Amino acid sequence: MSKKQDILDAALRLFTENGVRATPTKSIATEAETSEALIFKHFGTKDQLLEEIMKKAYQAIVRETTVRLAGLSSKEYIASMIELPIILTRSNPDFWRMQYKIMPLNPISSRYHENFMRPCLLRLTECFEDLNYSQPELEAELLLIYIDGVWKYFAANQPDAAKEKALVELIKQKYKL
Amino acid sequence: MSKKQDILDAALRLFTENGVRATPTKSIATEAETSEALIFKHFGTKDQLLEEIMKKAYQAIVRETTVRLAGLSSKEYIASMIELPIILTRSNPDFWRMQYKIMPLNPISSRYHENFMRPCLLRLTECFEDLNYSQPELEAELLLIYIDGVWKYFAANQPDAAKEKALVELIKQKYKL
DNA sequence: GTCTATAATTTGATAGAC
DNA sequence: GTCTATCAAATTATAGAC
Repeated sequence: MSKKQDILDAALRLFTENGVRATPTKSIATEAETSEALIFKHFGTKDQLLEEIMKKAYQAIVRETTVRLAGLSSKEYIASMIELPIILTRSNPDFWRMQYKIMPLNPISSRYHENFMRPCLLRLTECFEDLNYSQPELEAELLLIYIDGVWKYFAANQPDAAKEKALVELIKQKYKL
Repeated sequence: MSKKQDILDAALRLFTENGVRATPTKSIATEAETSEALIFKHFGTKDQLLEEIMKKAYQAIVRETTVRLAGLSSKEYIASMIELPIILTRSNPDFWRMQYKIMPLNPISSRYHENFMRPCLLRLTECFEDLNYSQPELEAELLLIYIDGVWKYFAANQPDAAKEKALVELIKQKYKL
């Protein structure tokens, strides 16, 4: 099982550097110190290799977040969503660095992210309704745009913990949390 | 000059669909109804073709923004920066759709954008200092993260004018503008 | 599970004519 | 300025042996 994992790790590193399309399977094989053929034996195609990376990562993400976001009040849910980028990028920085680089152009990557995010928009709308915001749907959409922006910033720039915390507190402040 | 422009237009369309790397020069030639050789005669390489697209677009952007952002008070400057995504994506929606898709992975694309954005961070910091915010540098950074997020949202989703306006007003409201 | 060798395409780029 | 023809390299994927 070691070689299979080596390939997954190497692919993550190289996809992050150059994107999926610009990473030859030959490079992945060299980086993983294995043969190119083994990649295809294990995963079928390069896209299925990416699919495998996504599946494993989002399984872990769902595992982490369902506990964290369950049974919260409206204010607590909003606060937890604002904290999400910090929680998830710390838990798997390498994956998120790749994810935010390839998402805009890669349908597999963006599909996984949208499936994860969809329920959050609905729940956030309810929260803002509950708190009597005048345009709850728009507020929910805007907050998700913000969260996405911060997420991308954390993933790309990997600021130190103090700065991450300071930014997140500043956002919460704007929502009086 | 018509064929040269046809190539630039075709490249913009195809780079937006699939990214630069995944767009063969052959496809650009077909889409532009010309020969592949002409692309190389006019632009040298595929990257230089992209460089030309960027140069022209950012020249127009600088032309538009220098007038709009000159001689403003701190409050006015912040408000104008918040309006920037709406102004620029409306003025050239196709370019921005491409730009926000390819930026994370394309060094040419991201270089042009960073060069344009760098001065804004400095100026925004001064504005927040002037308005006695307690963490002006962090506020400036956060606002730019927000602006980038909204910009990307407008570029990718192209919402109608009413929704764009409503979102921008909501942001201004959070900065009491 | 893993490798070597190789097939089959695709792709960026050039030569040379008009 | 523009085209046809073409090359050399890169790239995905497979066959077959150990």
